[in-house]
Amino acid sequence: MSLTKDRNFGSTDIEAIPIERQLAPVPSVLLSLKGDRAFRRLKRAKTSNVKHLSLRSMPHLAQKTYKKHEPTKQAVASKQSVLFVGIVVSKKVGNAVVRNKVRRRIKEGIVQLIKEHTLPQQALDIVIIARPSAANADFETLKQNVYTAMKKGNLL
RNA sequence: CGGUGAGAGGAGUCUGGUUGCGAUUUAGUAGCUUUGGUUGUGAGAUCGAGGUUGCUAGGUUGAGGAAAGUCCGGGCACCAUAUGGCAGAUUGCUAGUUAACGGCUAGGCGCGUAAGGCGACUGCAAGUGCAACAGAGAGUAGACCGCUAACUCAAAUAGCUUGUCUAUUUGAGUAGUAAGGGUGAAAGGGUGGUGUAAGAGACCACCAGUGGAUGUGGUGACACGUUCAGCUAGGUAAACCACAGUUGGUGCAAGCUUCGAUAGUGAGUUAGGAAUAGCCCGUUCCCGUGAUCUCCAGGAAGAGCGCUCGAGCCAUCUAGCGAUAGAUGGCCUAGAUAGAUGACCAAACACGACAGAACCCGGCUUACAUCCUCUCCCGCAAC
RNA sequence: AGGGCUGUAGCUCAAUUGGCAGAGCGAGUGAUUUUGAUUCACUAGGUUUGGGGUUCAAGUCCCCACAGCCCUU
Repeated sequence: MSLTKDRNFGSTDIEAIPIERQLAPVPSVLLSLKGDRAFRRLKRAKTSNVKHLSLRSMPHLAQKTYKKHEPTKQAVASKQSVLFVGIVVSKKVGNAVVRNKVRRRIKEGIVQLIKEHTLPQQALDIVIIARPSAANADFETLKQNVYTAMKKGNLL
């Protein structure tokens, strides 16, 4: 795991509640997924594969303390949509510059998707693993891939 | 003018906008909190200053020359004070430079057509060890071929003194020899002469090289001489080793502070404790198998500091061949913590290589599209 | 971030104090067999990860680089 570069966001997610019933949807919160244990837990999660990446997601397991504890704890407790996202880019993808670029593009894609869509009101852990081909993909393609993967995982 | 000649240095896509991220700062605002004043019997109210956490709006700022490899050297921190000695490690011409170095600068010495480049560049004339194969012999040298008017034996021929004779030649052996051949990466100075049976530093002259003494120049390495000695002392120390210099260990995940989840047949104390919407009563539960309370142990997960003002950068001047040092003036230029630079639009050109800070510096090494500047070398032509 | 180990034939591994780079499996050819397997014989296959240095001579000694793996947290 030391080879991987991870990046976590928490985002609010919206539960399987039908969208029509939601009153004013709270904007999702994006946080980073932390800790080796959390990543290992996601190993058995439901996986959806697309061309340049694969995505795994599970309902979030509430912790006792968080990095910026109070607001995060409240958000999780109040069933807002919170996404804990970890992006894994292994050394097979390229050198540090390439890996950084891939990670930032995936992050930007998620940020844009959260703005454009409404998510289930629930705390979710998500791990996105980039494939080597992602190094040569442009932003639009990557964003489309993220969208498809989330759709497959019923996250949108 | 030409050169895919030598070297040194510099630059390392740029510009504008929208949006997003880290840090910082200003203003406003909300919560928490510290503290002071006024007022009030009191609960409190009110005014002010600060801290902190968010939100909103704005400003400033945000990866490299190698950030890389982690090959050296330091700062800094802690530990079992580390002066000295041993072991280990490491370095090895001289002088200088520096916080320090195995770096750098200048010089000396040894090798390339030239610019220039390269060199672990102390000692094998202290000891121990090693050198396959080939070769006679590989380190106390050696005799295979060859050479030899010496010695022994044999044969042949000749002679006359007819002998256990002499001479010559040939062969075998003994002995001598290190000039020549041959082997090897390497065979114990070179050339010429004297000498000798043949030869040989055995002796002599010159040359090369070695050691001692000494003169001149230089801070020194060293250079150029004089003189004496001995005739030669082989290679390998990136073989053990000897000599000399340096060296305590661990590394910011160092370390300092704070807070404190779960687990305790730990210690002390004594008669209560908890719930029941405020108090009393009542009721229920726990408790001398010691509750409650205090202390101790324990350390999950966090927070702050270390964390960026530093052997710093820029300009000018001074000293120095130079590395570098000094003076004056100006500047503040990333500090994240699962880890901040992305997305979109427009414009330009040379159409963009290698590549991402993680405690901080000085070097080294490696990767690199393209462009620029300077010095020198070689060739051709003209003057 | 810090520290350590290993690179030899297609694969798995040897190589003493530096002295002709080897074995097993695999591959190819042939023999044996009616055919195949087994067995036997023979053959090919190497810039010893790359570059430089020391040495008469380097897989071995020294330096630099590259690749792979492991450990601490």
